[in-house]
Amino acid sequence: MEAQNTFKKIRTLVAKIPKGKVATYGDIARLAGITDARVVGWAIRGNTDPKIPCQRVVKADGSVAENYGAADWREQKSRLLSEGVSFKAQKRVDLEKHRLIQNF
DNA sequence: AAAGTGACGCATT
DNA sequence: TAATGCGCCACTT
Repeated sequence: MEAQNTFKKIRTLVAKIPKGKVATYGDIARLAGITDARVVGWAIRGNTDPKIPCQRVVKADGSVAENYGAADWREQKSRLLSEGVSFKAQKRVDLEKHRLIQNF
């Protein structure tokens, strides 16, 4: 509860992801000032608020997190599709096409 | 300060 | 593409 600073940054960054775009845990972590991608997951997990578009956060290979709280990955898929994000597979989004950060 | 835990990342198989 | 194993780093207790 002390490290809210880091979590808050992460949540803020996630909330800044534009509609129709996705970002990887690693990228967000870097933007938050850390090097570990897992921390990003905890930050969202502890605050599964409707304002946090955690559906736009995917793994480095574009696959969605299976442990999307109580909802399934299908939930994210539906939301992402509604935003215009294409899927290459049932669990993978088109990272090359919708990745927020490509040049790194 | 040390150990335990983890919504990951990457290299191999 | 999928599955497995190892490693890294930050957070909690």
